Amino acid sequence: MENLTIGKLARQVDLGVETLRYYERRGLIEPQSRTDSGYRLYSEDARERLQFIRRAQVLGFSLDEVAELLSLSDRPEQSAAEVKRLTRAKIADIETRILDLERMKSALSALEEQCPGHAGTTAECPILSALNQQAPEPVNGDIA
Amino acid sequence: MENLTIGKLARQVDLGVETLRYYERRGLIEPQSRTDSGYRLYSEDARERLQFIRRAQVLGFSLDEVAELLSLSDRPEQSAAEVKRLTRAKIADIETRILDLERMKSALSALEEQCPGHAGTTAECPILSALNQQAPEPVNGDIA
DNA sequence: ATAAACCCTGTAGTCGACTACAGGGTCAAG
DNA sequence: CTTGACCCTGTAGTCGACTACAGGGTTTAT
Repeated sequence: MENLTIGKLARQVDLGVETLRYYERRGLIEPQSRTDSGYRLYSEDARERLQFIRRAQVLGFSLDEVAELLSLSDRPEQSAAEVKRLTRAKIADIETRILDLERMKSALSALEEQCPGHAGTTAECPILSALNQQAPEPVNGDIA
Repeated sequence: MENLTIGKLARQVDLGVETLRYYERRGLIEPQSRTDSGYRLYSEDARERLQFIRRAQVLGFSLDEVAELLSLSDRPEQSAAEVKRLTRAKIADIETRILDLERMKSALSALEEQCPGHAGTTAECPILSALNQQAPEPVNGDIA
């Protein structure tokens, strides 16, 4: 159950061998050792680490952020404040993206409802008209 | 007010000259004509078209999709059904992305609330613990 | 007439997270 | 002792939407 070569590890965590080497370049994982011929050898811990990476990615963290989380995790004595800060920042980031998408969605939904579909031509389509019209941006008296 | 060179047009719509040439390569716009020396000359319509592009992008359409919308818009006799279909698909797409983000956000929020921050160490941080633990994925009896 | 500002084509770089070679060396099975 | 599966490094390609040159030619203002 030890001395995992990169291929075995990759199969176990369902990632490509190339991906593992890529993560290494990115500073996310390192093999425990190498054989004389240069083959990477991983310990069981590597599997945990890779699952950590995957879970963090699923939660929306970029690989750079995952690297940061991992390095914090590697120093168990340190304050959790930084982890909390990263998490808060990611939440804020996600909230912004949700709001943007909500805005797009409601704009599109409003247009979609008015579109005649098969019952009309593109010339009458309010979606295309909206895209052709000036967006009403009448705020600020535009002095200067 | 006519015979816009690429630079003038770019300034008017606040895009880079390179971007306009890029849009041309992507099949989104074409100059009305060229000078003998090969300079692109645009009509006023180009401005509308570029604003169309921008508005469609803001609504979440990719340049490929914008190209499709433009070509539909260029055939005013055709049924609006295709425009409606594209719009619906985009709405569905956005909804999926919102749901993904909502899921991330609630997972992160739950963890963030439990994190002690300055009051604790990374070893006690539930965010890192969660990333280190197996995700509870106990659905399906895993036969086969 | 000359310099600045503009235009052209064509190619390459950016970001993020991979993925795919090319051109080798190594190891286990038959 | 050879075949095939594995491993190595290093480089380049992918996607989308630009952005930035390099190495020219043209137009405009002085």
